[in-house]
Parts: sequence; structure tokens; C-alpha cells
Amino acid sequence: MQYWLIKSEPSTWSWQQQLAAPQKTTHWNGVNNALALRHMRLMKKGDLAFFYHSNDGKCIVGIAEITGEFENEPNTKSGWVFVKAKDPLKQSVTLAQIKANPKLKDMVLVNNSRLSVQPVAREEWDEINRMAQ
DNA sequence: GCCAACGTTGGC
DNA sequence: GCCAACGTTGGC
Repeated sequence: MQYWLIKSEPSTWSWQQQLAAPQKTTHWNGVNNALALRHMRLMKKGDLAFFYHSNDGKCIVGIAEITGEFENEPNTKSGWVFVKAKDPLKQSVTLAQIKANPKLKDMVLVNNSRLSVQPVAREEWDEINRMAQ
């Protein structure tokens, strides 16, 4: 099982909208970056992902589950996976909190802030869940 | 295959 | 709104 972080601008697609979707499940599309797409291709059913609000929010707001693996969008390099809202975090974890935590200094979110689909290490996953209590 | 010019993301 | 840090495009 692998852990991920997926980003969305809440004005485009928010955690609240994800929760309100039928069965809480949607396509996760609109990704064009090659590295982000490579990460999406590695996603397996049952993997978990932090749902991060970029720009307006700058915080992790919930945990999503990958419910369907990568499908190519015909005639493009892009595609989608299926994502389901699993659990909200008790408390959002902000980018500022993450940056202030020395245990999280190697997080991709800190070092490559523009990457919209990123792997999260197990220890980072656990640490952020602790911070969300 | 290099690299300049341009476009985009996202934190501030 | 600005701009740094990346990515991408396309001429050569």
C-alpha cells in the first residue's frame, strides 16, 4: 500500500464537493504534468491520499481512497484515476505547520510545491495524522 | 539535442 | 497581484 498527496484548488474542486459527489467518488483528471501522471499510473486500488487545498487554504483537509486505477484519456497523454472521499481530518494540517515540523522537511510538498500528485512516505503519513488529532 | 521564450502553478 | 520555480514548446 502506497500513500499519496493530491492537490486541488478549492475554487475548482474542493473536499466538500468530493464529499457531496455520488458515492463520494469521482474521476481525478485534469493533470498534465508528466511526473504527476507517472505517479497516477502507479496508484493502486486501496491506496490512500491526502487531499490538499492549494492556494485558497494551503492545508490538508481529508483522506481520500483510490478506488480505481489509471485510465488513459483517448488520444492524449492525460488520464484519470478514481478517487473517493474517505475521512475528513479532525483538524486540517496547514502548509505552515508542515514546514515548521522538522520531521517533514523532506516532504515533496515542501521541496517541490508545484507537483500536484506526490508520493508520501509512511512516516510522513503517520506524522500528519498525529498532527490532525 | 540544445536552449530561449513562453506558460503555469502556487506560495507569499 | 507578484514572481520564483518549474515545465513545455518549437526554432535552429
